[in-house]
Amino acid sequence: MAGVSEGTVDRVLHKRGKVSETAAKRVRQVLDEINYKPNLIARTLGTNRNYRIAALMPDQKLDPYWKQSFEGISAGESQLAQLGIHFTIEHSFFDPHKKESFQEAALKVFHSRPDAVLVAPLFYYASIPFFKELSEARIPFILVNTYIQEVKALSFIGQDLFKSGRLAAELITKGQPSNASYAIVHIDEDLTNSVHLKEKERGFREFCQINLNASIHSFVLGTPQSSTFRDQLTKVLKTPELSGIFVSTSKAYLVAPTIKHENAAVRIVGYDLIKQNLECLQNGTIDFLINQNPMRQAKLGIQTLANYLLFKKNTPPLHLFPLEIITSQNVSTYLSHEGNLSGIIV
Amino acid sequence: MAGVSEGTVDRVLHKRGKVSETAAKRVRQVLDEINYKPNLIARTLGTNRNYRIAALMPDQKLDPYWKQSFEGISAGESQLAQLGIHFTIEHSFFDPHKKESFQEAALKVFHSRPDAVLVAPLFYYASIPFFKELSEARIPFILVNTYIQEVKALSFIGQDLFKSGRLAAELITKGQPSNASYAIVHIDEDLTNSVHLKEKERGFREFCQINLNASIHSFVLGTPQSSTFRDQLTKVLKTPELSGIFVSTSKAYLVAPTIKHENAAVRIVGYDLIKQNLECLQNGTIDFLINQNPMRQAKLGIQTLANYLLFKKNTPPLHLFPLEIITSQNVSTYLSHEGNLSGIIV
DNA sequence: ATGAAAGCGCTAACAC
DNA sequence: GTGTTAGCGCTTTCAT
Repeated sequence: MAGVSEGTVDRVLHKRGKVSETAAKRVRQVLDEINYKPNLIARTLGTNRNYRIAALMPDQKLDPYWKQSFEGISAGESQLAQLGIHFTIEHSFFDPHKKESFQEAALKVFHSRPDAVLVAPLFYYASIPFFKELSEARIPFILVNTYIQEVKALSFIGQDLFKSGRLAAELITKGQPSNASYAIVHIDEDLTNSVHLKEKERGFREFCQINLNASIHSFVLGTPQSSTFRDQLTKVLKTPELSGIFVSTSKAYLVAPTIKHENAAVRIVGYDLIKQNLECLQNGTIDFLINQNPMRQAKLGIQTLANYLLFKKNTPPLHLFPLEIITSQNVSTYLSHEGNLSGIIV
Repeated sequence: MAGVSEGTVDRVLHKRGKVSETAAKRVRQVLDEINYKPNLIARTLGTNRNYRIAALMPDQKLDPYWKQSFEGISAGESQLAQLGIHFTIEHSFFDPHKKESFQEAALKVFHSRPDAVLVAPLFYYASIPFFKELSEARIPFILVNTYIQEVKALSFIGQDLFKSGRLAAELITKGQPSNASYAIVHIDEDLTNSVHLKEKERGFREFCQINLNASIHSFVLGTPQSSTFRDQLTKVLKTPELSGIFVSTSKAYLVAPTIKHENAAVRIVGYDLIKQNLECLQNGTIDFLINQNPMRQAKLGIQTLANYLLFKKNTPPLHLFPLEIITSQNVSTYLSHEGNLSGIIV
């Protein structure tokens, strides 16, 4: 239509240069006239490249939460396979309690020179050098779970933890007497390292301050294996007028049964749809769970990288997931929903 | 590899017959050995058909709820366009309060002979003949919103309304005194026609019965334009020990401000993220909304039909959406999330 | 019953 | 700078 060849049109479309301005202008005009939309499907056919994505995540065997992330990655992987797109996911695991383990794994990932990286950088400062290297090597990466301000990731996929804390406070305080007091419990976490949990706590406290002036106490409990764990918990329960406990991680199941046993009126809010928590939800020992949806987060990470590598499709730098509230009455609807999301076009 | 031509392999793959059993066997064996997976992307390239999908929905101009459905359909449509797949969506609207309007529109849809139909069959019995016709004409259809047992749809996309009622009851009763009583309010609906709302009410009552023996009163309020609307509402508020009101539709905003004004302690649970409800959520006159997510439901309907027509991909006959709980603290996270879901591969 | 060949929309390699 | 061409994986048509 513009009196030029396919090749020239292609060069205009992709700005590959080597086109005279006159020709380019005419092509662009025709493109505009016919409202040309590229067929992205056909695009992938020709270029038969095998992209390699490195996934750097906490060991799925050490924590059911990370197991769900792993499953999300696998789900993304098989979706791509189904579409006939060749992607290889190279998994690397680290121990979520050991900074060195992360650094070591990160180094290996870097040396393997993947086309892109999906990573949960639990160790804020320790991870920064890794991202600097990736940036210099122009390897795009996506962050899940932990947002690192200092680096320029393709995207961060996670939740607004401050709002998450506020939401927990809303759920835990609704309808409670005005003289109530509440406890925030962090289990088996190194608080100094965890920007994460501090954000949630900050949100929780802010909501309470603005809305009701309740008294809030926070506790850091050690590992549940320790012999003093039970004593520490008892101390929490001694809080006067205790009406609710907010467990900042997915470990609420470790304390919920004991707490309700001692004091059934205490409301408990925790995180995530892992098996043990689901049981507590059903038997009434946990009242609310906030779903962080690690599975869908991870899957979206893979999809976003695929969109970027394949189609150069850009993505918002921040993709914050909704804060899903789960109770005994809607939990089943969440569990069955996931399984159904498996079309070609989704 | 099997010593036959492409054409023969294709015939085996699609069971188009005209293949000798010996050849077929060898082909199947090779297919199995190399673990052949068809490239579904390439498949769509050759067949350049333009499919027509009819969307038969309540008029989007009459109700913000249906406006969201409409937007979901549009989102599905543009996703398909982006993929370079040719689908035409033919919209038909009807008045959600007039059975005849539905029947008339349905007839027109049928005569237009679309390749598939997406429909919200609000009028249970009146819709059945339409579906019989579609079935006989072998036109696949998907139901959203209202499940019709008697017909064999490709899929139903919606929510479990019984569980929805139970959830509402859980949210409304949590932490309330044991002598509390609750009201169920249906606004501007013909209850006799509405299997829908009865299901929600049944769930609500069941939860209360099992868990707390509270007293439940239901009310059917007429159209909000009527002069007696306010009086009817006052009657609701006279219920002794009233601690919560469950509005069974997306119209909670019509009563929430008045109710909270008269009695701030009454907890209110309603449905859907429409603008007016959002305002009530923010100013505290509505406590919880359950999101039916008409937008995502409709989009999934289009996607499912595309998967079916294009890839013959089957789908579970029931796709129940999660019952999303929305409060003042997590509502913003739901609103921003939607906009972000716009990749090529999603 | 089987094979050969064209073509879907696009990219990349090469020749001019 | 520009045009030509092969080919991505698959479907479809036509000839045999």
